Amino acid sequence: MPIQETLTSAIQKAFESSYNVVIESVEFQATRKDFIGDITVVVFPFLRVVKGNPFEIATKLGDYIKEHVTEVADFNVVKGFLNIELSTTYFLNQFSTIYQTENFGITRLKADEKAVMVEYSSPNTNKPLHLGHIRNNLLGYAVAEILKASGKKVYKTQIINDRGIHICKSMLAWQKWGKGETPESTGLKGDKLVGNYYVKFDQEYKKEIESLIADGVAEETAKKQAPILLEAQEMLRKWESGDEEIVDLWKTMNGWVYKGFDITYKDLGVDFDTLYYESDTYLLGKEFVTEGLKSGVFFKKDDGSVWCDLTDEGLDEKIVLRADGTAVYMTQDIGTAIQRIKDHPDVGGLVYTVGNEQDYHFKVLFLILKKLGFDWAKNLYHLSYGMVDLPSGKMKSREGTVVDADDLLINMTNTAREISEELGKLEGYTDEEKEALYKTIGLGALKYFILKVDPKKRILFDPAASIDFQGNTGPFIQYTYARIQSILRKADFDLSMVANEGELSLHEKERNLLKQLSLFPEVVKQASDNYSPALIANYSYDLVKEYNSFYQSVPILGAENKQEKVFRTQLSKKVAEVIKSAFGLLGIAVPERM
RNA sequence: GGUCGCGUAGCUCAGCUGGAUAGAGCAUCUGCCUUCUAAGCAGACGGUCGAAGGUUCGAAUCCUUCCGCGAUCACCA
Repeated sequence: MPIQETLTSAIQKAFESSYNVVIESVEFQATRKDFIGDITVVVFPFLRVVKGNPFEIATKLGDYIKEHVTEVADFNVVKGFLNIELSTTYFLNQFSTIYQTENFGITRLKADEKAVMVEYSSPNTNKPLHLGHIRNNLLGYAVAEILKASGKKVYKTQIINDRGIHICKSMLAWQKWGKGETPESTGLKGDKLVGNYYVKFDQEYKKEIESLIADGVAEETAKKQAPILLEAQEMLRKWESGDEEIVDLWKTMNGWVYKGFDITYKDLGVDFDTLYYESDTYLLGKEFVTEGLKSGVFFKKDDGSVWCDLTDEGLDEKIVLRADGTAVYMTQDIGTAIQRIKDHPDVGGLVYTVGNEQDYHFKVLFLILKKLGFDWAKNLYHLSYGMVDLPSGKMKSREGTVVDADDLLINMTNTAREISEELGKLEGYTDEEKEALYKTIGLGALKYFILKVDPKKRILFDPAASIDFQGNTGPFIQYTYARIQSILRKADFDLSMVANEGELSLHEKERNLLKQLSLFPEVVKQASDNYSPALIANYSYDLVKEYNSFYQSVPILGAENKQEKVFRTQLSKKVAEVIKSAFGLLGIAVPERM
């Protein structure tokens, strides 16, 4: 039984016998560092049912539980706070359980729970991935892993925005100025090549607008009537009508982009279980609009367009089908959601990892799906995150003011290499091993940097000020893992023996470390409930801080007796395991040496 | 203008389902490598938690108003 439950029932009994009142629940918190004790009961809430001085009540409670609960070694009272000290035996027993638990903190797949589908990435296929996509990918991947760790089956998916005017712009520019270039002929990654033509289109488009304005055309009109734009629109019409030449070009260029994306995803360490393409799904959803029209969820305006009235929800009216009967963004998303559940009948909920500029869209989408009566519609979550901005402002692909994903990954690895070579701790490693390590560290720094902050907040990324490798960073945590591995390599004794509790007293640092270690399962649960990788990141940091403090002040392999040596090594081993698990949830690898 | 989000140390962020003296890292300054990896540890410096009211025994946390920043309010996706 968890100690909280034991204490709760003891405190309830204490109130019954001393005051003859029934207490429903007891509020616990970890004892603050500046006070003596391990767990604290806040007495103030009891004042509602028991009149009296909080100090006296706390003292009375303390006397009672000290006498009746074996795990309680002592207590002290500060104002209305009852600080409880737990016994060494309690801690050692707790550790013994933790030590023997495989995958501590990770819940095995629960058969009775519905699966969740997590969507992330979902790029346009006309330009390379940038830092904004990296945030999206890392968040989506981490949340998927965290949900898995809480016992859910998870499908990772994305919707690839492979159609529309933006693709046609790249295609058109390539047709006009590409001279048959291919990734092979240029040596460029496919997404980079296509992205270049997207930029080229924009440049030409701007030139045409300027010359039109010079000819006396109004700016607004010029923007709409630039010949190159009209050509792109014509291309989109041809694509939609299935024009063979255009469709072939579209397939070829998208193919290049996918190959490029695959490389970036692999470098980033993210993956997907199933893919959806907008070109397949953009027509979905219309039949449900028809059905919703019948059931009264939607209504038709005079011009034939279909709308959903959300004014009773405090929102506006929202169009779900154009007057000409074609689909809009919303139609498509309604259809795609339904299709996903159809394709995966075990799925009972969807998570969308999409930037916060879509907050309104998803609010409306979820409401509409609820109104349409799908029972899974209550399990929809928009994992909304803030933009990654540069000191100069927003990243814009067209204007070339983006931090390219591939470049950034290379930079991170280079920085890791520089630091590592300067420290020179890697004798005996082959060049391949070293390169792999630099990548692990560089990626670790980047991923932790992004995942440790609350998704809702926008991130300001300054390319000139490089990402830290010291302090509250990924490499700091990886380093601690590597140090523990070093100890484990040197430990030449049997680790399976159980520490004999009678002869072991616990150092304060060991106690603190044990307390921190035991929190892991609860942290995973909270991270899962809140879709928050940041909780895992911050927990890892706290655990590692605690461990380093222990490491610095308590000898491990040099402990005085066998008991202590084994116990401390076991403790170190378990801390390393938890670091590895926690970082695994964040998609960050840990090195054996560094 | 309506709606949503954010505002905590010079900088980057924790804490926010109300609890004790608001915590870390970076930067600046002090110590600690003949002992298990110094990408570390120990310490110093640094705060009217955007502002003002309110609720409460107790507010960074909840409520109201205001200020600042961002997003959104398309028959674009």
